[in-house]
Amino acid sequence: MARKTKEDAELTRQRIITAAREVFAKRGVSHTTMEHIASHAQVTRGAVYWHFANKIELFHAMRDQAMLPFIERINAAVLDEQSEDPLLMIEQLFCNTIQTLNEDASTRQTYEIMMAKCEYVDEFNNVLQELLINCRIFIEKTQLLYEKAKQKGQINPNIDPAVLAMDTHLFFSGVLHMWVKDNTNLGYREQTIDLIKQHIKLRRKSQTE
Amino acid sequence: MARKTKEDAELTRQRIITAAREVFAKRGVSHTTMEHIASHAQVTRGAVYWHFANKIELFHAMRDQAMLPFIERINAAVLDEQSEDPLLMIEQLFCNTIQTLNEDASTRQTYEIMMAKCEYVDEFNNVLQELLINCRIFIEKTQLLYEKAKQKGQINPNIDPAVLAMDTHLFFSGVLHMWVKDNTNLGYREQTIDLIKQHIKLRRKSQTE
DNA sequence: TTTTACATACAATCATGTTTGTATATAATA
DNA sequence: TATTATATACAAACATGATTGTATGTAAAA
Repeated sequence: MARKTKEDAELTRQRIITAAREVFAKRGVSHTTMEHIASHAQVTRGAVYWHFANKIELFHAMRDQAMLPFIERINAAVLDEQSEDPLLMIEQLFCNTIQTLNEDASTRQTYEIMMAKCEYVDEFNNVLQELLINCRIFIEKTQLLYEKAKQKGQINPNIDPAVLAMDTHLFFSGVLHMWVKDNTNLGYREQTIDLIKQHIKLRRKSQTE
Repeated sequence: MARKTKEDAELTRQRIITAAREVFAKRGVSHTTMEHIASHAQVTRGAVYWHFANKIELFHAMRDQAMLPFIERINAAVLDEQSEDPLLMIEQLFCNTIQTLNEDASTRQTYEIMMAKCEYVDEFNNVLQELLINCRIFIEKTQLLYEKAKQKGQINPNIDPAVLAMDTHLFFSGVLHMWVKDNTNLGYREQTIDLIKQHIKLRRKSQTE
């Protein structure tokens, strides 16, 4: 065995990340060893340790690949100034997320790992705190959209957009947890899109008249 | 060291469960060894293995102590026939749960472990499925309360109680996750009770008129 | 020629499950 | 009631992997 070209090295790096994700999803982060990851990526531990100092670095690499696109989507949704229907924007943001989870196995796995197959202690505690910060940002963006909706008369003017944003965020947090954890039993995933639409519908002013 | 009386044995058994919870909360379930638990309970691994075959049995014992009282509370709330205000029943059920978390450190720890310090793979996957079943039951009970509320004219008659129940459950699921995970940063826990009340308020018919 | 991108080998620790030992509580019996 | 037998509630020792991090080797890319 010999030295690879830079492009090849990048490929093996990516193979290792993919392997890590797949093994994490199967055995959980804690019970996954570097050897598991290496053999699943068809390399030796030497290769893994060459690219990543330890398991956490690998975890971060995996997380970023799934999370960064999601964050960009949120920003895009908020910045869409010419939208006539902010409530629909929120709805579509959620629906798109669920659709991504449905279509993209790697994103699905990463969410599964982060929500049910990872223990947030010691170094991983930081990951949780970073997630909470993202939640804050997400809530603020949602609030902006609700304020737009209020200006456009889409919602009851007596209700504080901040409250709506919080309520919606907690709802969607619950949705994601349900969706991800219901991987064997049937039922939840099929109705998720409908639940999101109903949630938004509950806010629309026309609904209450 | 010698044989203890039955009462003493039961005490050490309980001490081991408590120790397990505390170590789980500190190090996460996976990184907790039987030796950690034993020494923290001031016994040897021999004692731990005498009372529990392995870590999962210990985990189950810990979980049951926190979960069974909660399930009983739900049933009590639904069965309260003479209540004039079903919406208030839902609100109080949630508020009481949060209050318990605030007051009882052991319940708090158990929730923390189950939501952020445990990997649901292999044998632990069953735990997750059992949790989902409890969710189903909880949703059904909530729906019953919303149907009562509908009969009493507390909510908009055009809205399906099943939808409301689902939406509320997902909201509260999000609330619990937020509450439990926000253990360092301030902010979320203080406003939780208010968020719950706002959530219920959004449903009240008087609110939409 | 010097890095790079790995593979291989090594050392040390850690955790688990089991086994064995033992003092005593608790019946059973006389 | 006193004695005996047995099951109980552990402690201590053992044997056996499993993982980790590092150190070293190496062939080809740069």
